[in-house]
Amino acid sequence: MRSTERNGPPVSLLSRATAVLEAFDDSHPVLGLADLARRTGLPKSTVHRIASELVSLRVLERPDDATVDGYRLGMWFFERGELVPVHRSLSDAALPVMEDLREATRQRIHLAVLDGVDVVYVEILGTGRHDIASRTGGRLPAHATGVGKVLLAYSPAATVRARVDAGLPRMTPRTIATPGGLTRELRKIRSVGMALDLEESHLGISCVAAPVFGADHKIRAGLSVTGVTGSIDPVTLGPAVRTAAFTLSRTLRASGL
Amino acid sequence: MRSTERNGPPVSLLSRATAVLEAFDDSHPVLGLADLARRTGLPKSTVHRIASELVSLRVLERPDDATVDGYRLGMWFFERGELVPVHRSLSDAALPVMEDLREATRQRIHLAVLDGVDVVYVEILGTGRHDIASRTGGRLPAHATGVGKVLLAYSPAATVRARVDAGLPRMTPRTIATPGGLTRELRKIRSVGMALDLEESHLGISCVAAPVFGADHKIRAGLSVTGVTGSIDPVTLGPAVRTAAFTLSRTLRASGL
DNA sequence: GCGGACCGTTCCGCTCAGTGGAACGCATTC
DNA sequence: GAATGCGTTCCACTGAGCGGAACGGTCCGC
Repeated sequence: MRSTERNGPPVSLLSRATAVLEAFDDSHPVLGLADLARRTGLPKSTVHRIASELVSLRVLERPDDATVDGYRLGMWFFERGELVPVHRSLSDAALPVMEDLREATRQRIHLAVLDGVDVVYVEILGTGRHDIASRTGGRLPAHATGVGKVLLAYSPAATVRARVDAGLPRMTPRTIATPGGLTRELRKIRSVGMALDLEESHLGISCVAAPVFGADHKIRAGLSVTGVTGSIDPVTLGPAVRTAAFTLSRTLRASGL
Repeated sequence: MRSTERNGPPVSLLSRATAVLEAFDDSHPVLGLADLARRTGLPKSTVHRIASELVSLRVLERPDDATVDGYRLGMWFFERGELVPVHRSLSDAALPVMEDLREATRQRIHLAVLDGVDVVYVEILGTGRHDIASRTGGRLPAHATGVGKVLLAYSPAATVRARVDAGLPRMTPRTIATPGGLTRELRKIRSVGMALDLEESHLGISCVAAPVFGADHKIRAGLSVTGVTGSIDPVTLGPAVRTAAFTLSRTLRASGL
């Protein structure tokens, strides 16, 4: 595979435009034309045309009045992003419960869903002092987080297999990195109805997570309480998280989600 | 203007794709093919092709396994939306301050920026009991909200004029609806350094707002405390909001935003 | 001051990606 | 069983998109 070529050679205009938009990420929020051309592997003039049109459509923005220019994702994106059903419907139902849980535990509360073999954080409460490196919209391998493990534990076997096939990258020395270990862990999670994550995703950070089910009784999300290892006591937090997750599941069932 | 035609006839593929994506809104989170064709004014087969490709690019999603199908905005959108600089950089800096303010006042905290002549909510804390109809990513005319007025008060005159030219729609009987009234209000806001909103955006809801400035000393955002009218006391809340806004401005200045 | 590197922008003839009317199969509804 | 509305597929036509090349600007180090 060439360095300039992505895995599939981008052909149609739409796929090229998408590639341009995907060039922006956490560590590259602002990109110049040349950067974009490099990162997408597209000719400069092509990128220029696409990016310019995206600006005129208000999808991308350019601080024309300012000094240093460069393209960036526009407000348009943020507004649409907030309308995404998995986020909105879930968050609307979850926020009250999450706030109660935050109040009761004074720790950081996470709500996440499964997307493919990864966990995506949909809502986070309590950005507080210590900076835990979780971000709304952030993505982590499912096997390495509390919410991820609880999501896998109640997902079809095919999903778990997909995660194993995609690899079990080690985030910390305590990350579960073997298929057998994962299977055993998931069985244990199902038997107790919650998951523990003792520094498996980040050193010094632990969490307790519980499953949230939708109206169809299928797993929909994972809810967790996260904090620095010393302050996370599974014995007291476990019941709190499980209760909140049950409440949320009931709310979802009541509104048919 | 025809009913099927938007103001500018959409021509290029990109603008058509954008039109398809913009067909989704707060009250239409899920749309079928025919709906999309109707709302965009494009031929059915064209929409089908575009939407299908957007699905294969993971921009749109379709619950293939479920019963009722229809297109919806995908997680892809949510993830990108969270990366939008105006949202991310501001939120990162603001959340700690907002949480303190929330803790101190026990009311709902809003952070909003100006986009054109509208206010867009970038971050909201405290979704609590009473449902105030504000939504992250939501958009309201600037003259009719506390944060909006404070943003206008410190914006260039051209911005205020643009708002007046776009009209001053009445949201409640107390909304400021005349250019003169607005000018007077903005002058008053500048003199006291904060804005009051007494049921101007929603009946029964009031708020106190203060300006947040960036490293360039230009207005960047508005910060507000909002609640049911009875529980909002400007005398006590005013200093709290202004203090928080000052703190946030200083944080932004320190990190050069 | 000058050559070179790198940036964003513009031009323009070639061609294939995108177009959309029409026809299809399938549920619902009357 | 005719009518309506849905999503899907087909295919001959054509202009929207393509991108190499050339241009003008700024910022270096020599």
